[in-house]
Amino acid sequence: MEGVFASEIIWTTIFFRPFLKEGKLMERYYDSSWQRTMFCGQARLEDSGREAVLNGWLRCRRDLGGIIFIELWDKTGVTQVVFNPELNAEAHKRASSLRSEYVLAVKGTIRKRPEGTENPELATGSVELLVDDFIVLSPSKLIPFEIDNADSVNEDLRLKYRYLDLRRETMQKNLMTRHRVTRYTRNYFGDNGFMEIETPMLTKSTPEGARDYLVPSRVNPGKFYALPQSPQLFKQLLMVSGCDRYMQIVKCFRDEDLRADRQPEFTQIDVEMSFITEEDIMGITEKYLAGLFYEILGHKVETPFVRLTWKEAMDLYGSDKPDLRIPMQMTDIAPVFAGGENPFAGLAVKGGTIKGLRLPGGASLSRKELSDLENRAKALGAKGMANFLVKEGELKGPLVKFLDEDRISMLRSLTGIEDGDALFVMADESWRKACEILGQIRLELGRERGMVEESFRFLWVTEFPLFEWDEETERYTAVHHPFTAPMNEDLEYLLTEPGRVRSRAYDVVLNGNEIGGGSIRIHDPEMQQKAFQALNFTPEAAKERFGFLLEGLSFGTPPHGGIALGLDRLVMLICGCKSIRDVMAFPKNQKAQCPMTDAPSFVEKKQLDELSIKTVEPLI
RNA sequence: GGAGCUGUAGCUCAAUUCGGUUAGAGCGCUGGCCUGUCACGCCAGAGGUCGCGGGUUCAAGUCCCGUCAGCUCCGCCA
Repeated sequence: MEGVFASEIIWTTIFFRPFLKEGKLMERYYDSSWQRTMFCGQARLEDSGREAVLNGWLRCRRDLGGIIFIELWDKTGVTQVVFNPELNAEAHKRASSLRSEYVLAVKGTIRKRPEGTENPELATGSVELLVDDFIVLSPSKLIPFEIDNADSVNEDLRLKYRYLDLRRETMQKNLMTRHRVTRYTRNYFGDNGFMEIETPMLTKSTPEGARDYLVPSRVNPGKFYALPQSPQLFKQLLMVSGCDRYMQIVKCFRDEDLRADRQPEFTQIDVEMSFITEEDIMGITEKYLAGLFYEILGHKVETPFVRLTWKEAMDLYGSDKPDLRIPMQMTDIAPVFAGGENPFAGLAVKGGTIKGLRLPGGASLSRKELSDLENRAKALGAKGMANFLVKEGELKGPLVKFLDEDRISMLRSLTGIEDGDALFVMADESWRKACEILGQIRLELGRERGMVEESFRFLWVTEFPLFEWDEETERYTAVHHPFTAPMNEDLEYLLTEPGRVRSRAYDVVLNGNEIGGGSIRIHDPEMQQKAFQALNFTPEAAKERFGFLLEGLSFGTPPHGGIALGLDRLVMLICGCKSIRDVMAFPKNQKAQCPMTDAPSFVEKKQLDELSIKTVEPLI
């Protein structure tokens, strides 16, 4: 790839010809004399009269024929640069061939702009750089999209030319915010006695949980490392080591389908502490988040955060990560239907779930809007969704005819429906299903009808179930992870009724986003064995997969626990972005590909041979 | 694996219910004019496989079927 390209010759000709003297190329390369003496966003009125050198990108060109203005950009801002033919005919002549995104070094004098030509929109708008001389450090091809307002540009294109996308002001700001967040984070935890310790990226595959990214080992043919889904086991073992307080800003890898808030590699603020209870972790996390939001946004967060048990969150909001910015809550209205003659009577008696969601002002919904809503509920798995409308004080809806006065007034007092409201009714044998579907409707209604208030609403969700029955594998799986401690109150059910056991896990939720989660861990190897037993691991399987942890726990383990915060989601919310891709420098698209590098890609057979790997299809 | 939205010039988008002349605009680009602009202005110009394939029709950017790509969501994500 070395050699002189035609284009280089052309550029040399265009830009260096004026400096050919006696047939010899003058030395116009970038040396210290061309290094910037100030940034492009820096010049102020008090700098006028100063000699200055600016380095940056040509962002905007205004060629008035006689006089040429350009804006020179770097990450700090822009300065207007003036080429005046009366003062420097040679530079003015060369400047007419400058184009967008050329990289320039410009020498001249900072001067006050002539009266009446100041630009108050610009931080540097009271001054400009009058050019003495300049060199083109690098020309630019025609750019594939405009950098100034690329917000609406096709994201695929943005990702392909990510380095151009990142030249945009909003992306620069996002990267800077992310940097400020990580810096604040390191300082905060450092100041509170936490030590940042790196853990391996090449580690052992743990089939529990998400799919692993595997890395073949050349020197151990047929064997694979896995990239860590999180440093979970290492940080626990660091507690065994006596490190006491650990934190790490660390990449994690999960090979699952992507979403706006999920990337195959993402960053966690990973935290673990010894000799603590839930209260310590929650307290230190709240203090961290409140301090962070104040530091970055100047926003005061109220502490302590609201706390809901998982059951309460599901009952009231139909979600384990409720968005408290939407004021609507769900109500249990089964008693209204129990014991009467109505379509839900049987369900109510059997202990099924009947939930109501009051929509203030919802009585004005059209028949079509109501049926669209019901169809959306059906698409989510509901059998149907009934409604009541309160019009002119009177209750209307398909179920009204089944309810007598007493039951109607019970419905009113339970749900608080008033004139002009709608009440949506979700009934199902499964409590969880009824809650989740109506909770989803709550979210959609809240967003569509502008009921989401502008604020940051933090909360803790606690007392998650420890295990969850998995129909597919016909066994219990860990809701959080298999090292989470059960609540002491529920210990007796660990082996008899695993589904009933609550865990000492907690999630921190912000505006409907799970931004972190953690737990108190099991620090007793016997208890850990029991947990594996409940998960239907044979002792051999447990030893094979997690033997090193069990052994570690057996050498004197402090009670410990921790939390992992999703840095990408946190920064996304702080920046007001809709996707974590907008706060990552080089993210993947929904197919986990990078349009810029074209990863993942095929590799040469030689590479595979060295790794003792055969692909099923002849891929190359 | 499933559902939805989108795909027209380099970029962002139009193209009228229920198909009808040569597919338009703004920005960008090229050339010309222009000495105080800052979304500079004015004039001229280049630029299109309407994602791709098939079908219906006298006629398809528009209707139908299939397919590809991007995004959003469900499943999945200890």
